[in-house]
Amino acid sequence: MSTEPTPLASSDDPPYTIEAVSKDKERDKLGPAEAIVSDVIGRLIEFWGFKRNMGRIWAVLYLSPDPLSAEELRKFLHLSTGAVSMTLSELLRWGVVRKVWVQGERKDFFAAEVQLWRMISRVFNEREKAEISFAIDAFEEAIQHLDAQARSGDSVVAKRAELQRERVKQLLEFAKLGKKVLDMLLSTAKVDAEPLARFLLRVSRSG
Amino acid sequence: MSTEPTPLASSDDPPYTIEAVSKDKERDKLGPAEAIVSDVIGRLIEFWGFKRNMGRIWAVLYLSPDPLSAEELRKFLHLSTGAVSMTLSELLRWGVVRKVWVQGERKDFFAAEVQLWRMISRVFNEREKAEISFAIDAFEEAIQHLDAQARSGDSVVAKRAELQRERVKQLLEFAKLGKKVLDMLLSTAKVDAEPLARFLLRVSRSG
DNA sequence: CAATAGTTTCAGAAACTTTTGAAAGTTTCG
DNA sequence: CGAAACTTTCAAAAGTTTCTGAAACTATTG
Repeated sequence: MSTEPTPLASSDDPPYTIEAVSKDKERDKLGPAEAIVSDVIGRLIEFWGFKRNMGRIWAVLYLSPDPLSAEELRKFLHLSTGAVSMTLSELLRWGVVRKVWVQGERKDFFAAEVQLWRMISRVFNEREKAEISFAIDAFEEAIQHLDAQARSGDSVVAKRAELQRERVKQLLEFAKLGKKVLDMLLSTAKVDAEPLARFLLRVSRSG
Repeated sequence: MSTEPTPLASSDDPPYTIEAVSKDKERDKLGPAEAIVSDVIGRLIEFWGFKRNMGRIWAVLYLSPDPLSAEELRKFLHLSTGAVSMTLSELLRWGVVRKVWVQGERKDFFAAEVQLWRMISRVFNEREKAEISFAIDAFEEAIQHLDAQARSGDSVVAKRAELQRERVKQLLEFAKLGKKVLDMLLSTAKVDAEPLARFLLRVSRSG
């Protein structure tokens, strides 16, 4: 599988030996907790429609006390240089990872955005909102067509169009509702540092 | 692309001619509105991590005044028999499409679940909750590991473990919050017919 | 400015997902 | 029961996404 040097730790044996990590920078394996978390975040993120490696890289950075270089990420996660580079630039584009300048170092270092809510709201804003707006426009267009059909001379056609119009309206209402929720969450998020929590607590008290 | 009989309508020309659909059962093309809606639902659903054809089939059924047979769906959407069969059984498993017995007909007919909220809450319940519960368990496991490390003799290891513990805790809190919201939405949904709407309207008034 | 360090790109490979359609399996009916 | 109608299955094909690694590129340093 890999021809890396002797492991310092694997998820089976006790976490670390004292001497094994005394020089922290020599590590080339994730600890068990890091492995678990990067795996689960990878899955979650994949489920969410992103690449698994985006989640894994983000998670490793999120758990790192210091910014990491592309090379370190490559070692930790057994990825190719290309994959690390491409994935990092995607993460940078999404604004969930930042480049960090490290004194006296030539290479770039990367750190995770640690404000979870900020991160998620950014994704919601760009991705979900676009998708939902597109759907809303499409439903409205469909309703136009159905209105035309409803005026058709053929009563079979007209009748079907009327029923369909009702159903598409339902979809439209639903989509608009969804958009409203998103907007609401997003605007709350902008004002406040940990807004989701407060928002939800308030809601769940009243529900 | 296909060797089907002459089209009755395409999305360019005026919806339907009177005679073209006088025998409604002869239709083998979707009308423009149906085409738009099934396309957009297909995309939305794909974005959501399901197969595009699940969305398309559901949408066609949703817009159909009467239940449709597998064969009709095949014709409308230009799919193979196999694809229709497999996709329908998936939709049945998700409970978003039902088999309908039609008097005097030998074949099976299918109808869409029209309660949008009911549908979505079912999916949330099965899929999202499983995913989030898995994540929660994993984060808890990671915290165990980090606790062990924090007790390590090596102060470098212990210090890192403490920081990581904090961060994983954040993730855990976040995931728990998410689970709470889901539970809340789902329990609301069970009681009430159009609960999301009410729920959200209440929230958006107070927000 | 040449050598070195580091990063990005991209064509092909690998992995994964979805679809096809023919064959096997069921059910219904005379 | 046997034929016809209909449905499901499944191996192979097609399609899609992601990853690799070498080459091209850029920036830094002696």
